[in-house]
Amino acid sequence: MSQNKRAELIRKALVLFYRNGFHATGMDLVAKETGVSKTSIYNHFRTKEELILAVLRLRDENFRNWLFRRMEDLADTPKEQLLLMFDALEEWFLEDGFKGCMFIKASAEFQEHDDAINAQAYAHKRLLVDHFEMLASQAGIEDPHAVARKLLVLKEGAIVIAAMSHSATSAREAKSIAELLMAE
Amino acid sequence: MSQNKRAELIRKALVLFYRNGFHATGMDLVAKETGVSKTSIYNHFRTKEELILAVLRLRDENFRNWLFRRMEDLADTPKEQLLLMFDALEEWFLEDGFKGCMFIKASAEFQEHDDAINAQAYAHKRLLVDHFEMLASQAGIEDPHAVARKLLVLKEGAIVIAAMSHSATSAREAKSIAELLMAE
DNA sequence: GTTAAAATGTACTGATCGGTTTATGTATTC
DNA sequence: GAATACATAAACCGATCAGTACATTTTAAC
Repeated sequence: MSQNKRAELIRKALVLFYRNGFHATGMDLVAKETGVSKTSIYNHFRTKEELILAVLRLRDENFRNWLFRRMEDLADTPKEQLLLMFDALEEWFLEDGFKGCMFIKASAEFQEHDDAINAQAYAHKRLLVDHFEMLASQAGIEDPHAVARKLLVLKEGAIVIAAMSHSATSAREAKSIAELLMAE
Repeated sequence: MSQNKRAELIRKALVLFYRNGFHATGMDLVAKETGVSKTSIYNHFRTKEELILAVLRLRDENFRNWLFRRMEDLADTPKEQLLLMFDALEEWFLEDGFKGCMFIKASAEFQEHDDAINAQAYAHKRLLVDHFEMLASQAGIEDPHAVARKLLVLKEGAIVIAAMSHSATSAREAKSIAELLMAE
């Protein structure tokens, strides 16, 4: 399987898992919808879990790229970037097909303590914190790590409420709290 | 089936669904673990979804009772109650068997727009907001509804991070933000 | 003690689960 | 054109899915 084909398989599987959930999406459906035979899929991924992990790797890359770039586009200073992250999130919430955070959902479905999927989901969140911390540091904020962790709490809360309520207002609420947080 | 037996069935099913997830918990396992025959279960619940909805109703009642009572025990004033909610949450995060919020997980697994399970999950969150709003109002806070919604964002964010990280520190982070929020 | 309701275990339905086997087809490479 | 590598469709594996049928046993009311 070429790199392109493999990437396309993962990309299409991502859409399926994101839309329907992990347990609820069978490998037969994945084969059917991606156009890649099940035999071939299992030739490149030993288990469904391995495919899911590959999907989460792609999602991590895509999402961080999108978010960080959108933050840069929206703001001029690091501090503004952190604030306007919530504007970017609001845009996301308003997108057709928004169904919450894929990592939260993955963690919700695979919650055993030592589960690789859960671990990878949390790794994504830590990468976000790292970036927030770097920006907070650049902004001259006193305790960058603490602020970064708090911004993560705000972001995750906003996403969960947006997904459950089918509304984007939680983005504004979180942003308003973040303003308070950054004004200290 | 007596009311007691029915309540016990729901109670035990709650434990299973909370621990293993909804899709991952089959009705055969529910029958086996609750000691109630599948025939009998389906005599009282038309579908698995109906059982899940009953479980969520119980969880809603239990969780709100526990949280609101714990908040009252910890604090003397409405404002303090809202703040010390995060201490109560921290206690919850540290409990053995803590696996995140059942409603977030339900919403993550049943995310179709018109899904009854998703709707019931969000209804639980709205009941929480109502209570927060009442307390905020009693505390003489300027915009009680806005503050209540923001506290919900903080609470959900803290829960999600606690579940993913297997750590309770997000409770303190959220509390520290809440202090800022309530000090305005 | 009889009757009727409600519970049970067991077996079954057709579908789907994750994953494998097999036999066939189709490129590329030499 | 033979060989190699990789793809395919389709059938298959045993297990499990949600839900049902059925014949039997328990429970409770009279």
